[in-house]
Amino acid sequence: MRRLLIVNHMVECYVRRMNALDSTFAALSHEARRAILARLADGETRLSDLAGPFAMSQTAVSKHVRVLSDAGLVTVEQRGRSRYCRLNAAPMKDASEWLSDYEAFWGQQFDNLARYLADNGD
Amino acid sequence: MRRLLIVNHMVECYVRRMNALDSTFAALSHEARRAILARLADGETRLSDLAGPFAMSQTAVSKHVRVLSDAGLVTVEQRGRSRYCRLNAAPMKDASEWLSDYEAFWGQQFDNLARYLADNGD
DNA sequence: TTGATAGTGAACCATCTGGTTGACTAATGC
DNA sequence: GCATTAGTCAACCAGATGGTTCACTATCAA
Repeated sequence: MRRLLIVNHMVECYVRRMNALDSTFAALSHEARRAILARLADGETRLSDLAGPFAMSQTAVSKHVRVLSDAGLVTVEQRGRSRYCRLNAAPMKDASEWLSDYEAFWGQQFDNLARYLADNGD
Repeated sequence: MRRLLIVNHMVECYVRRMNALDSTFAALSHEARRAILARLADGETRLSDLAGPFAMSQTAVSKHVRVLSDAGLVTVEQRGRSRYCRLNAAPMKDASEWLSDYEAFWGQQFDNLARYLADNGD
């Protein structure tokens, strides 16, 4: 049993890592999903409790959780009739490291406009 | 002329900021667009030179650049018959700051599996 | 002037996304 | 046993995405 769980987990990780950054960034690109992650940062939460604050059906929230789960950002565990969702921030680390490669360019945010104006202004 | 450019820039920024993180993360969620950004980190590049290494039409690359441009990650400037693309990493800073809120959780990547196995294993 | 180059726009296509509703399964509590 | 609660699944929908091809405009160079 334990071995099967580990193998399943490894297979899922392998498939996901093929384009892990794709699915991580895609999962983060929706306001509702970022809100779900923020909520889970406070601790494990049942799916139905997650759905509460949102103006959408529980089915829709369930789909969002599925997207987060496929991206490895959330783990879901069935206990009784409830599904408990837990934050798994590991994929965020890779995303953050990818972004940090561009840190040197963050200070230049107005350079492009300034240069364009210098060339074309008035 | 200068004033018009600045107003246009402000309007574009305002509209974009409405869901800036959405469009930033969405723009970053495609391998080809991340490759384009990596290329632009080496300096300004013509659109046709960007298209070279990709196994897709120039039209498709043009569409990717449009997505990056709409997200404010790239500025495009027409000079002669060429379009010069330049990296604008400013939106990445916001994305990175959002991610850094979860930095405290990055160390827990195997906790969930371990806990699950402890509860259900064998 | 003529031809090559850079790039967009329009039309089309398949697939994905984000949402709905309604029927269904499974666990819980009385 | 029976009603309630938690949640998924299937079907459906509108719109976005990612790609193509073809026609077109505009610039450059001989």
